[in-house]
Amino acid sequence: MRSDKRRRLERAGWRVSNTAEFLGLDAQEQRLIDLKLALAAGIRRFREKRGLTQAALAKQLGSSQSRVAKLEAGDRSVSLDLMIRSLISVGATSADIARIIRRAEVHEAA
Amino acid sequence: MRSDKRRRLERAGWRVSNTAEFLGLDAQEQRLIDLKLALAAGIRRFREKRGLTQAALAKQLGSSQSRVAKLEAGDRSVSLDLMIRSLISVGATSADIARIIRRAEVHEAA
DNA sequence: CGCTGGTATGTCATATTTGACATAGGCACT
DNA sequence: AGTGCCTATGTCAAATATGACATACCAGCG
Repeated sequence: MRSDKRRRLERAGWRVSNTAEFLGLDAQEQRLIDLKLALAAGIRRFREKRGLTQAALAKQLGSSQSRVAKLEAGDRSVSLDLMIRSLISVGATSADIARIIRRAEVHEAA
Repeated sequence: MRSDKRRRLERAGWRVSNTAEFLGLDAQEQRLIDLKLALAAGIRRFREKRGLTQAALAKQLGSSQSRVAKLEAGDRSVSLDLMIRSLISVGATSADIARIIRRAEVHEAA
């Protein structure tokens, strides 16, 4: 998956021959993944707290059970947009969301 | 909701056709929009603090100046994913991002 | 055992988001 | 007047995310 990002960058025009810069991107990608995983876990926590099934949440969202399952699994195919939308739909306040994100920072240490 | 806010939204392409519809916007959708606008403003703040141009940030992101401009305008065509990616790229920590999101809550009026 | 309700995983056509590009506006300076 | 630099906005083909669907997995309960 890393080489795929690199190819994308190279196709986009800027040379990515600078390894340090490339690894820097990789680290940022990792932080985004950590964030998504934290949000995914948060969605599940809130959903269960609300006593909702994945299908019920999906209905609220205008989505489907399978997508909610992917959401909570932190699947590569789900966007942050859908994650935040889900958190809002499941009753999380901005403060709740902020808390989840702040908590993800724990994994940021070099 | 004040008209300056509405103007901001319209400028960003959030199709707000009349006052009734504006006031009738689904509350959850409204919260997501508020979140995005807060993040957009945050990106600009961090970028400027770093002394980066839109083009420079675009290069870091593997994106283009025009997309960064849309990002900071809170344009409807930009995803939360790209926003968070940008914040990370521009040096925001998870705590910073959390702070921006928590602050977005202030605008929640009914 | 079978059955039911919940969850996981894969696929796919469609919808949305993307970087790139063109181009315009603004602003400072010569 | 012009030149250079930064930002805004619109368009479009290609990339990515989407809901829907099928299907499998996994309890718990009879």
